[in-house]
Amino acid sequence: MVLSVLQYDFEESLGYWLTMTHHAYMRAFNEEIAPHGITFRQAQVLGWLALEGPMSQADLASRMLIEPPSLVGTLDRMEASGLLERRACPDDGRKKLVHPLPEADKLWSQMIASGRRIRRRASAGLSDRELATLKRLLNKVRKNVTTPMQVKCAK
Amino acid sequence: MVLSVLQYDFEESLGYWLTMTHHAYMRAFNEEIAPHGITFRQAQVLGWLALEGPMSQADLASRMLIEPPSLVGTLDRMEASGLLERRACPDDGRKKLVHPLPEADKLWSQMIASGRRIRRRASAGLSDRELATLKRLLNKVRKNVTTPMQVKCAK
DNA sequence: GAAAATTCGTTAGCGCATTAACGATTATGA
DNA sequence: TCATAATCGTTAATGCGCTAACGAATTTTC
Repeated sequence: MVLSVLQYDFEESLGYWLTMTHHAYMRAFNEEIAPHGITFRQAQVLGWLALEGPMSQADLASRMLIEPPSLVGTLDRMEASGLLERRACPDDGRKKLVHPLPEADKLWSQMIASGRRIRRRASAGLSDRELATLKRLLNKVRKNVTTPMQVKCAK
Repeated sequence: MVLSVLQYDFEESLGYWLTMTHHAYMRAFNEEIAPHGITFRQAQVLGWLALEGPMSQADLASRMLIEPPSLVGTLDRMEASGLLERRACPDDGRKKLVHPLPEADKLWSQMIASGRRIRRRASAGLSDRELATLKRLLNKVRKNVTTPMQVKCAK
């Protein structure tokens, strides 16, 4: 078959593999957590609050690698569901601090179990060494495509 | 530091690396193609049409790994921009065939150049062997998280 | 040959990503 | 000390992902 000048070898594209794998992973993860009635982004909010306690919306968005406006709706829905509440920061009038409510910790416990299940499923048949290699190569790619200004604190 | 029972080791999560890397890659890719005035999904449409010629919306969605309703808006906008047109299929009244217009091929040529640039940038410092390993490991993960019913023809 | 099942493309509703812009607040610099 | 710059959270507009449901057309089954 004569290659057209307009053809592009998707199969050999790093972006193609990344997108395909990420898409499949997200689908599986969403199926895993759907019974708990929350979304991927809500699970991430729960995780960061469990890990680091109350924090500002700007900090939370930064840790989640999304822009602050993207977080507004997610927090709105979580607040409506009784998972968290936003309180004015006593030290800085600009900030609101996101506080998990008791229900959040219960739900996050379940998310941890889900996260471990999907992780186990995703890495089935891969040795620790291969997982380490995958992590190293993915991090290399990530650093390659990240311009310095984009590096955000994600402690 | 005593680990809380609510803590989850994000750094050791395959999903975390995948999401971080994919997110960074998408950001870089969007920056790369933004000057051409089209989006990632539009670029994909152009690519598949260049590769395989006119096809139904259902086939196109399948190749792009998205649900057909997700494609409607993208095609609406591309049609409005004069990049393609939808024509009724002569053989099957249910189907519409998506036909690229001349402008589409011109734009796709530019996309190929962009795709190659971002691919080169993403894989800088990685040997062919490492790229092959990354592909193999990503595909293994993708297969692990894909239930059989989800396998779609993406020839 | 006709009824039932499936496919196709659409609309509606919802979740979530971006950028731009805005007002309120705080930090910085002269 | 005050003007300027930056930060915070929001709204608006836009792009795009999903599922559910619908009507039209085709395929399948009996």
